[in-house]
Amino acid sequence: MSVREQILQATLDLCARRGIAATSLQDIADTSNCSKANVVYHFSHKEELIDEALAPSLEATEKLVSATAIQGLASDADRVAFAQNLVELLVSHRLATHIVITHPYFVDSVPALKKAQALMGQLADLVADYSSGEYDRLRFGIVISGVTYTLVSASILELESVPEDQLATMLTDAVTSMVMGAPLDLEANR
Amino acid sequence: MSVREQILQATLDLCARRGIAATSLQDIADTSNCSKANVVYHFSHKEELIDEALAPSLEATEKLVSATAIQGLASDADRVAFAQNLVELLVSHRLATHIVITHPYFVDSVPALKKAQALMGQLADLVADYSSGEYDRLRFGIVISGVTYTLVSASILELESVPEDQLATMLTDAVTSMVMGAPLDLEANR
DNA sequence: TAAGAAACTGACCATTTGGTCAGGAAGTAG
DNA sequence: CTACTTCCTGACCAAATGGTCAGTTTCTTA
Repeated sequence: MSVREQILQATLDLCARRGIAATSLQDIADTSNCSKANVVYHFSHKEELIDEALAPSLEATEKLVSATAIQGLASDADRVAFAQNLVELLVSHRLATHIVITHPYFVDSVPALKKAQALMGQLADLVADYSSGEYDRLRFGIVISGVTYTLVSASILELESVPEDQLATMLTDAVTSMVMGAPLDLEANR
Repeated sequence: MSVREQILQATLDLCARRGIAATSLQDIADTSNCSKANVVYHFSHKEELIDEALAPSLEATEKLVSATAIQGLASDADRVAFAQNLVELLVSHRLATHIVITHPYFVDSVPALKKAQALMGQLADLVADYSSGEYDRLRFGIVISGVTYTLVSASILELESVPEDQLATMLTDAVTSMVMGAPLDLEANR
């Protein structure tokens, strides 16, 4: 792994665990086994560093947004697929999504966070277009933020014991039941 | 309102809007129309200040925990009541809960945040005791964090248009449907 | 091998922050 | 009036942080 990649990974790890404000360039440098000056050499500002660290997650989210916009959410199959894709996105970019959701503040100073919020809004719009208005929109908001927060903060609810794939399955069930117009029979999915 | 109360209110407002790290004692002092030294006079450490600002919310949560422990969640009526009480708690202490949920980091430096997390865990335990294990626990985790986050970050999903009481009703519906063993017929509640 | 570009570093700096301190109002009791 | 406590302040400080800079090492390429 190149130093550049090490820096990005350290940024993702540390910012997700301690928060952006509590993660100093020195911390990132130490974790990446290089000097602070070198961090600044590769990414001239902290804000730019975070932008690049979050970029892959944003790209994946953009893909999901456009794919969903094209495919639509008219059929049950579409909706189930959407739920699976969403959870997979959240799982594979769990650190990035954790950073996004726990930093509603930094929106004005970190462009990537602003973009992330906009994408979340677009996803909500898509679901709302295929559902019954504000209430479904609200349910979507709850499940998106809830799933995300739960996923990465599982320790709070002492869910570490649950294996990751099983967690993903349960999350998919939950998202599915929320995205569907009528709730699924959750018992059937256990 | 006494200066002390002004300081606590400013702390709640600013920390919820900008985050704890981005809220300086000077900011709090300016908002409270007093000097920074006076803030430190009343609350000798920033950590203590935040502790006291979150105290009312923690007390209310403690009451809900013990009341639920005594009453139980065996009947549907108990569960619906629980959902209503929970949402009412979240609504009336929305700033505090927002601070708690967006600061998983500060747990080690701010005692009140640690306690808040412990209380959340206890609530989840209570629900889990009356439900079918990990899956219901997970659903509870999703809805708690999701409802909380949605409530205070409503702007992200552009829900400002929804009046507060209507929002509370919809949130109560959502929580109820998650807490119940089998999902409610949500259509009936609209 | 020489020369230029890229990667990297330690020393340094300005700014901000939480917190201290000595002392000044202001209320209160005798 | 006086003495005492409570409330409050400006000036100050040590520590940490983001970022600059001059210069060194390492890689590339001709």
